[in-house]
Amino acid sequence: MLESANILRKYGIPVTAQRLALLRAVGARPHATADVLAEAVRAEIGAVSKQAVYNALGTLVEKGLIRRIQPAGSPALYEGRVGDNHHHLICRSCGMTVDVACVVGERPCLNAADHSGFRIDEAEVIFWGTCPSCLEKTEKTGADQAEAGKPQDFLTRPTTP
Amino acid sequence: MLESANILRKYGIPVTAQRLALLRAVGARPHATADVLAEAVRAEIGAVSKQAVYNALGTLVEKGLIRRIQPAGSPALYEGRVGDNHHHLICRSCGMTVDVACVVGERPCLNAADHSGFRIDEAEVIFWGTCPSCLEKTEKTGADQAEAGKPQDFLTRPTTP
DNA sequence: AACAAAAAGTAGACAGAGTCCATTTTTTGA
DNA sequence: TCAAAAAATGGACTCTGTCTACTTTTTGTT
Ligand SMILES: [Mn+2]
Ligand SMILES: [Mn+2]
Ligand SMILES: [Zn+2]
Ligand SMILES: [Zn+2]
Repeated sequence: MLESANILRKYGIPVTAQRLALLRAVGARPHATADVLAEAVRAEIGAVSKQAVYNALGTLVEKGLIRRIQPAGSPALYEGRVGDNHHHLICRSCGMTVDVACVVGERPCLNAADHSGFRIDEAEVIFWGTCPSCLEKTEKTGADQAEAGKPQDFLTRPTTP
Repeated sequence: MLESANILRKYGIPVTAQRLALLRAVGARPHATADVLAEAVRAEIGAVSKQAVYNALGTLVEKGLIRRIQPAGSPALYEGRVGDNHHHLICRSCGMTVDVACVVGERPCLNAADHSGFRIDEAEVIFWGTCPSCLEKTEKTGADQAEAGKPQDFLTRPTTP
């Protein structure tokens, strides 16, 4: 009895090899890109099309089984930790992304001072900064932050501390 | 004595027709895309290359003269209101973007509960929801929000209320 | 005013991330 | 087991944005 298969059935999502592998991949590496996840799936079941990955990620996000975050300058990241409305802290220089508990409470800043008549459904908070290891590097080499923080650094992003 | 020209000089940025027009364009339409701004500049001085626009926006952002925000699923938006660390409230369905004063204070959630050793330099907050006019539309037509919130709606995004 | 050096602008090729679409394969549920 | 519904495939395509070689404009100094 495959655990993930039952989860999918419970949500009325047809069970396919691709989706099962993807679900496991997301669980195993929080904050990974679609591309990285596709590779992980391939390692497990041999092959997947790019489209299958995007479709599956899309429906899983829709159904609330996984979460998508889209930080500026980075492709979208996916994670299995849902429902707790946590936030993210991202290193400008290497892209490392870590979870941050919400400061305010269960559903954080959901009450914007003046909501202008909008019906707000999400308060997305991203903290930007420099991670410990990049801080160290900067101090040692004397490289300035601008240099260390070049966008292409995101390409070889680590996932989790 | 052109106002904007002096601003540029003060920041040590060489004064060009393109940058002057761009600066005015950004001032005139908060939360516009590079593309929209390029059109505005063309209307004023006849022509600009795409690259000049991206370069100019880049240096203006670097020098802190303007601000860039990059909401998920949307091209980058630019605005002249800087230094007050305000946040944004974006309609999922039509992309309308409005400013929101910071709830907490001067520099808001800058203190994440557990900062994991990062040196945090910015707390970016985006509130997502449905704007008044889209709410109305949804209620009238009975169209569900998923329908109303299709991504392509962003292409013809309004800028400000 | 004239001139050289530095900085910007131009046009067009190119890249990354994601979407569209016609067709084939798999899953579902009767 | 079978038909209908849903997914997967793969390849073209779109949208933002970047790179590059080259030309034009600014600047700041004679
Ligand atoms: Mn997370
Ligand atoms: Mn704003
Ligand atoms: Zn780092
Ligand atoms: Zn709206």
